[in-house]
Parts: sequence; structure tokens; C-alpha cells
Amino acid sequence: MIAHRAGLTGVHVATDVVLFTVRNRRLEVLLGREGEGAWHFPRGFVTGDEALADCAAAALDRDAGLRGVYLEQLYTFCLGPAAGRRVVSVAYYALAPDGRLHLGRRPGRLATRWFPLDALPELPEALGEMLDMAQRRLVAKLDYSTIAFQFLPETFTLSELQEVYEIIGRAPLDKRNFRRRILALRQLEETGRFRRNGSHRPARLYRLKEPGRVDIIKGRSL
Amino acid sequence: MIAHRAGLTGVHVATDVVLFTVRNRRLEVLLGREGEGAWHFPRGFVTGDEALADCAAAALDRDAGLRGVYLEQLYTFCLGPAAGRRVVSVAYYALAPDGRLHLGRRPGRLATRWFPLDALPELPEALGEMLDMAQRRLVAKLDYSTIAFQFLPETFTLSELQEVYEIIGRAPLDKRNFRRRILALRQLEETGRFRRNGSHRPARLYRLKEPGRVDIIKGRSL
DNA sequence: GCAAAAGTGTTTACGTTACACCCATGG
DNA sequence: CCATGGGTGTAACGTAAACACTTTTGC
Repeated sequence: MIAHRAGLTGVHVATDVVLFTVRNRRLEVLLGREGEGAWHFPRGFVTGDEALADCAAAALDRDAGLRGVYLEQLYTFCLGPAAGRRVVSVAYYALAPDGRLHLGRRPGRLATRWFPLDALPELPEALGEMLDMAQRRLVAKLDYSTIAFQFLPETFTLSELQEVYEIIGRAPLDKRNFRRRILALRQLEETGRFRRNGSHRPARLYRLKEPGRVDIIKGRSL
Repeated sequence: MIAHRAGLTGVHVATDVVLFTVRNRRLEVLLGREGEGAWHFPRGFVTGDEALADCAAAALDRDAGLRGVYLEQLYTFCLGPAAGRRVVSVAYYALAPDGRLHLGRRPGRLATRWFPLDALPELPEALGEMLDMAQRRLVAKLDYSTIAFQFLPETFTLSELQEVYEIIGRAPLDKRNFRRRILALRQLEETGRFRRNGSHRPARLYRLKEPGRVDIIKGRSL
């Protein structure tokens, strides 16, 4: 029952990874290119031995030196035929804390760069769609999941977390309401340590009780 | 930049369609099989000429005689290798009003049947996952979109609509609150006609102002 | 006239929002 | 001692939930 129809030409299957980070008080996305070619996302080709998510994770490791970050399947696109063959690309998006990147221009590796979303280079149409969809999904998930925590390092302050929410959601939040709601999730615990940052009161450092876990929140709206 | 890596074996790409309807006061799903083989969803293979959604729509037309119904991409799965080749399947889910089906056992066509969700036959693991995911998506979308309207024929009563919500959401709803919220969406208009159904007051018939359109509702929760 | 589903408002409870001041530190 | 961001509670508001009776029809 699996595959015995006429005319199966063997379409190419790729995975594209839209990698976001929060840097310089902005949401930024990773793009790479070969030489002076067109910019694109880290891309892997599915060869038959690996699962889709593994293929995406491998592309992320190869092009950005990143492992173990949050990675979620986004949508599957049909790209215009290239070299006579159609390419189906399964888009993923990934989130990384700032500073987790080991970018480089080693030979055999893509030359990668972060782009803020308001200063992107020209992208092929399908890639633009992936990016739009990834951003919409990210903004939506802010409101009903704990996904924003994935942008932060192991320990962080509530103000840093609030800043992530404000940057992605593009709106300022009330400090007291924000802290109340975040703590009500019962996902954070105090480390007992503080961050001293300037000439003012030090901030408590928190950590996730279950790092890497992203919860869906029933009681809506953050 | 598209496809020139070594070892591209040309994976097979399929589309599986999880088709739901509300029948007999239950949510049911369409399965088909060849002879006494395993049950599966309507499936198309992507050959290179057609977009993914077209491929899914064609499978639905072929196996269920259905056109123009609500169809949404769900998730992409990696199936275990068959005949030595891996199959990537892009799952869709579709919704049809009861009675829109022209099932049959014509030669060359799948022998199809509706199954209520609590009396399913054995399914391969990946198909079970598709079904679970489709059902979860459907239940979630009840709450923040007008997707439930897609289960109803062109004209319908508010009680019929409420029944759809109750069946999919598996919970009884308050009649007055339900009607208030549905009408507040401003998506329905009165036809001026009534349905006489038994020895009791006839029910107003409504129609969608924009049939086929599924809106996302900001003001949460139905 | 009675059974059976259609239709209709108001009050209550709860969750969300708005809002202002004191605290701890470094220079 | 002053500038800076960290940290805290309460009242007002608006939305969602609970709730019961009248209407219209067919038999």
C-alpha cells in the first residue's frame, strides 16, 4: 500500500531551519550564503536514513554549531522546481539564547550572519513565507506557552525575561502583572544568587525547573 | 543553492488526509483499504507537477468524491522505509458536512468507511499519530476559530451548530451563552426560513455570510 | 392540552488591568 | 546622597458563567 503508483519521480526533500535569537534588544534571524549567492536558512537534505527533525538539527549544528536548542516543525512548503525537480521543504524554527552561537567561516561551512527582522536581505518567496509564518507562530506561542524561556541562558532575571516578551510581542508590559503571571506558572525557581549590574539593587536570578521543557498554558494570555 | 549534495536518493513524498465528519452524534473519520489490507487515510503521492495541497485535494476527490471542503495542512511525518525507500508524508486534515460524501466501491477506488473515533481498527503507528494530532488541532480550533461551521450544510439551526460544538468538545454548553457568543461573531445571517422538525416550535435557519471562510477569533474561548 | 425543542435577560463571580511607592546598590 | 533599576499590593473593570421561564408547533 505504500508506494507503487506510476510516475513517482522521487521528489527532493529538504529541511529549512529558521533560527531566531534575541540580540541587541531585537529579534534576529540567522541567514547564510555561499560566496555571493542568495541568502537562505540552514538547510539539510533528507537522504533516507534520518528522521526529519534529525535532519533539521544536523543542519543547525553544521551551519551554526548549535545543539540541543528548541526546535519545532513549522510547515511544509513546495518550492519551485530546481534543476527540473521539485523540492519539498519541511520548515522548522529554532530558538537560541544570545551567545550560544559559534559562528565562523570555516571552509565547507556556510558564511552565516544575524539579521534583524527589519533589515533583511532579499529572500526567495518561499523563504519569506517561512520567516513570516515562523514569526507569527512565535508571537502566538508567547501567549499560550512558555516558549520565551528558550531565548534565555540557564539563569536569568525577571527583567530579562520581560524584555524578551516585550521585544517579541512588540509591546511594553506592566512589571507587576508580568511578574505575578510568570511566577504563577510555577516553572521558575530562585537560584538564591543575584545579578549585580550597575549602581542599583541587584536582581534575583531564576532558573527553569525543567530546562528545555515548553508547556502549553491553559489559563490563557500572558 | 537548491539541490546538489551527494547521496540524494529521492525520497517518496505522500499526502495523507484525515477526513472528519460529524455523523450520528459522533465525530467520525474516513478510512479506506484495498481488499483485506490495512486501513489507511486517503493518500496521494507527490509527483512533481502539483503543489502539496492540490495533491491532498486530489486524493480526497478520488477516494471520497469530495471537492471544495475545508483542508488544512497538519504536520509532516517520516514513515518507516517501505520497499527500501523512506516515505515522507505531509498530513492534512479535512472537514465535511454529513451527507456530502459519495462513497462507493467502484473499481480503482478505495473501499471507504466511516469510523467513530472510539471504534477504530488497528492503524500503523504514524497514522495513529496523524489522527491524534488532527483531533487535538480540531478541538483546539473550536475555541479560537470558526472551524466548526465547516461541518454544517449551507443552512443550519443554532441547535445543530451547538450540537457540533458539544460533540467535538465533549462537553455540554449553555444554550443562552452559546447563542450570544456565536451571534456576536457576526458571521451568521438569518435566511428567513425555518426548519420544522417535529411537534415543537420551528427553528430559524442561518447561513454563513462567507461560506468556506474560517476566522481566527481574537476574543478567546467559545 | 400536552410534549418537546426554540428562544430570550439579568445577576454573579472571577480574572485582567491599571496604578505608585519603597528598596538596595554603586559611584 | 543621588541616580538607577529591582521589587511589591489593591481597587476598578469587564468578560464569562450561572440560571428559569415563555413560545410555538404537531399530535
